[in-house]
Order: sequence, then structure tokens, then C-alpha cells
Amino acid sequence: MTQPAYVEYPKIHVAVDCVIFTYDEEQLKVLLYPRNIEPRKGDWSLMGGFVGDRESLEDAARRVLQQTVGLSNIFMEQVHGFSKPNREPDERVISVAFYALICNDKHNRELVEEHKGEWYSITNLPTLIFDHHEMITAALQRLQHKASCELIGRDLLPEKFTLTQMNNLYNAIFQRTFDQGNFRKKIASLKVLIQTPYKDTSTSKKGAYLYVFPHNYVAPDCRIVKI
Amino acid sequence: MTQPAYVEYPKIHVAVDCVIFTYDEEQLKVLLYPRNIEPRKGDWSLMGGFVGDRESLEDAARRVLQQTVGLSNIFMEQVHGFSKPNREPDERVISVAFYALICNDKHNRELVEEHKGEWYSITNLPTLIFDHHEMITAALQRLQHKASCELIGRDLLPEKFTLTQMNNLYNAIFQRTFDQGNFRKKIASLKVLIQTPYKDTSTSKKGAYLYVFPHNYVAPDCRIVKI
DNA sequence: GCAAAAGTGTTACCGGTACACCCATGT
DNA sequence: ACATGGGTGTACCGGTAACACTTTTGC
Repeated sequence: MTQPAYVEYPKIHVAVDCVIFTYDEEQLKVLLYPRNIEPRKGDWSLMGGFVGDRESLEDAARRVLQQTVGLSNIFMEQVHGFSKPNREPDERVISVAFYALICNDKHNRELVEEHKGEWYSITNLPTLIFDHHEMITAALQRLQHKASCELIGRDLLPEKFTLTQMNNLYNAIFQRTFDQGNFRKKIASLKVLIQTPYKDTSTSKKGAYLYVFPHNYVAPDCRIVKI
Repeated sequence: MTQPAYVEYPKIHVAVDCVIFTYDEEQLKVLLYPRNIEPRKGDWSLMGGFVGDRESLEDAARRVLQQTVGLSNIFMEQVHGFSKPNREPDERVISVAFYALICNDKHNRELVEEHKGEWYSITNLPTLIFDHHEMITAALQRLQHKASCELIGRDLLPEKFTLTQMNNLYNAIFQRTFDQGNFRKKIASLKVLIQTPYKDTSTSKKGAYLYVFPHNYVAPDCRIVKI
């Protein structure tokens, strides 16, 4: 409702924090930055930023991503609002977590290094400030859910990729091993990927066909279980 | 990160809006309130409220629910943050939607009537203010997802209920018809409900056994599809 | 007896899983 | 020729869907 007398109610600092995923060295990785002030100096954190007066949460997240990895037009999704009154020690801040998917070979490495950003595998995260670990956990769950409803990879793999790479990406996302044969059959049954005439011979003598997503690929509706 | 110089950044009004679901007359219903000021006077809205200085979003939603239906300890879940700068015409407000499930026969009807609240079937919603329709859509999707991962109903059905009632609840939530025989088999295979010796004879001559949830029922982990 | 809702049984099919096997090729 | 990763085939199992059937009881 939010009806009368707005002035009676407190205004609050609102921020966004970005869980930036990439896929590199057969691992799902998250971009982290070292906190450079006390308290918790040296602990790691997600990149974030405050929401401006005329900015939506999504706008703010896009701005942070642009400033962080130098990319616009990247996949991004709101995850959850974190709002415990004391979640930051110095000031009341409500923060909304987002996650983003970026191709490992497309982002601006200089920009990341300039701010001392480092990529950590999700299987081996360092100590994080505040509730940032919860944010990553929630973001990963969302990513897993998305990956279980549709074939992802367009935003994480190179433009051309082998089915083995796709398989390994899914292994990394779900932290388990999908059977090679069954995985390939599943992909084939989806009929979304396009096989190119090219082969990748870097990892095998036989060479593996490279595939691409169709340009107009839109994910089908989420097909969750029935009951 | 949200690091230095908080004072440079704007503070913003933050609100919560509650999508309150109930199950009544074989329909999933949402509680709505008429807006009593211009603009959009007479249009319907969700019940909401601003977030206090020392309150989490969840605390604020619980407070609104208490004030609205007179119940505490009800199931409730954060859905999504809505933040377009112009989503409310008069003032910048970021609002986080929640959904809640309440038993139709347990809430405080006088309190609802006092504020002119009315229950609308999700299949027949009136015109709503701002982005409240989006909020309901998003909340319903969350509810469907929850219902597809675990057996819900404890918060929507009476304490004792028949399998037909449960079946109809699922029909209402998913807006489709689940086969009677298959639904019962599925429920049985879950082995969570407890059959009581009592029968409900109000809707059939034969009478249908009443079931209850076990007191310590906790939903199993979400079993989404594999790939 | 009949209508109406509760409850059971039957069968076909599809998709997942496990795992064995074949293929192409550089060394 | 053989090791290596790419790629295919098969057999089984369980869950789902469709639908026919039986049971109970009030009228």
C-alpha cells in the first residue's frame, strides 16, 4: 500500500552486491575483492555499490558490473535482499544480491587487476565479510536452478565449445559428475545446439566437434516436476 | 563492498508488500485492499508497509501480516525487489514483495473487514496499482515452485483434510487438473501424511478419510530435474 | 437401483542411469 | 599397436499418464 505521509518513515541506504561467476580451468569461479579498510580489512568481499536516486536495483548492478569487469549487456539476475539491521557494523545498509555470468575470455582483466580482484573457485572460497558468503550460496542455488531448467553456457563458455566442455561446466556448477554418454544424449534431445564443421583437437587426437548456440536462442519455459 | 563515505549516497524509502494467499472455495485467493487516495483511488493493492530503521525486511513483512490478518508465526518468503525509480508516482520507494500462506479459517476476519480487505481468486484479479500485479505473478511462481518440490498444504488446508481437498488445492495452485488416481498414488509414495480414523462425509455419501501432517514435518530437499 | 464421490488396479510409455563398447588419430 | 579422449548402443528400472474399474452409502 505504502500510502500516506512518507516523511514519517525512515530512509535507508540501499546497495547491490554482485556475485560474478565465470568458468575457467574447469571450475566455476567467483570474482572477489580485498576489503581495504577496518574492520575486517584483508577479508574478501563481493563488488558492490549503492543504489542511486534515480536508479533501479538492476541499473545499479549493471553499473557496478560495467565498472568492475568492463562489460555491459551481460546476463544478470536478482537473487535476494539481505537486510539484517546489523549486517554491516558501521551503518544500516540493505543490500540486494545479484549474480552475473561472464565469459572468462571477454572481460577486462586490467580493470579487475587494477582493483586487486581475484577469481576464487566456489569450492575453495576464502573468508568473506558480512553476509557475502550467504549471498554466494544463494546465487549458486539460483544458477543451479537455472541450469536445471534450461541449457546454459552461452554466457560462460567460449562462442564455440565442445560437448565435453559443456559437460564439465555442468559438473562444475552442480559439483558432481554427469555421465558422458547420458549427458550427450540429453543435449541432443534438446535440439538447441548447432554443430559446426570445426573440431577442437587441443585435448584429443581424434578431435571433438565444436558447437554453438543459435543466435536467437531463447530458453524454453522452466519445466519443473509435476507433483 | 559498500565501503567508504556513506553520506555521499542517497537514502531511499524501502517498503514490503505482502501477497497473502489462502485456499477457499476450491480456489487460491489473494487478499487485496482498496486504495483510498488519489491517484488510482479505488484500484486494489497489496497490503504493505515501510521498513523501519532497526527492522529487517522479514521483520517488516511479519509486522504487516500481524497487523493485517492478526496472525504471527505464519509461513512467509521473500520474493523479489521492485525498484523502478518511477514505480510509485509520488515518491521513490523500493518495495520488496513477500508471499505468505494462511489457513482460511484461522485469520482475523474482523481485522480484514475493518480495512475493507477482500479476497480475490488468482484467476480473476481486479486492476491493481503500480507493479502489484507483477508481484502477485512472481509470488505465484514461487508458490508453484515450492509446491512442486515438497508437499505443501499445512499452511493452507485445515488441520484435518481429505486427499481430495489436497488434490483440489494443487489443481488451484497450478491451474490444471491432476488425475485423481495418480495424485493419490504420488501422495502415498511420499509417506508423509498420516491417515486419521475420521471421515469427512460432507461431500460424499461414502465419506473420505481425513489426513494430517505429522507435527514435526520438515520438507525434504528440493529435487529439481537433473540437467 | 442409481448417482456420486472415494478409492484401487492395469497398462503403456518415456526418460534416466549404468555401463559396455566402438571410433579416430598422434605418437 | 596402443593409449586417449570422442562418441554410440543397449538393457534395465522407476515414475508418470491415461483410464477403466470397484466400493460405499444416501436418496
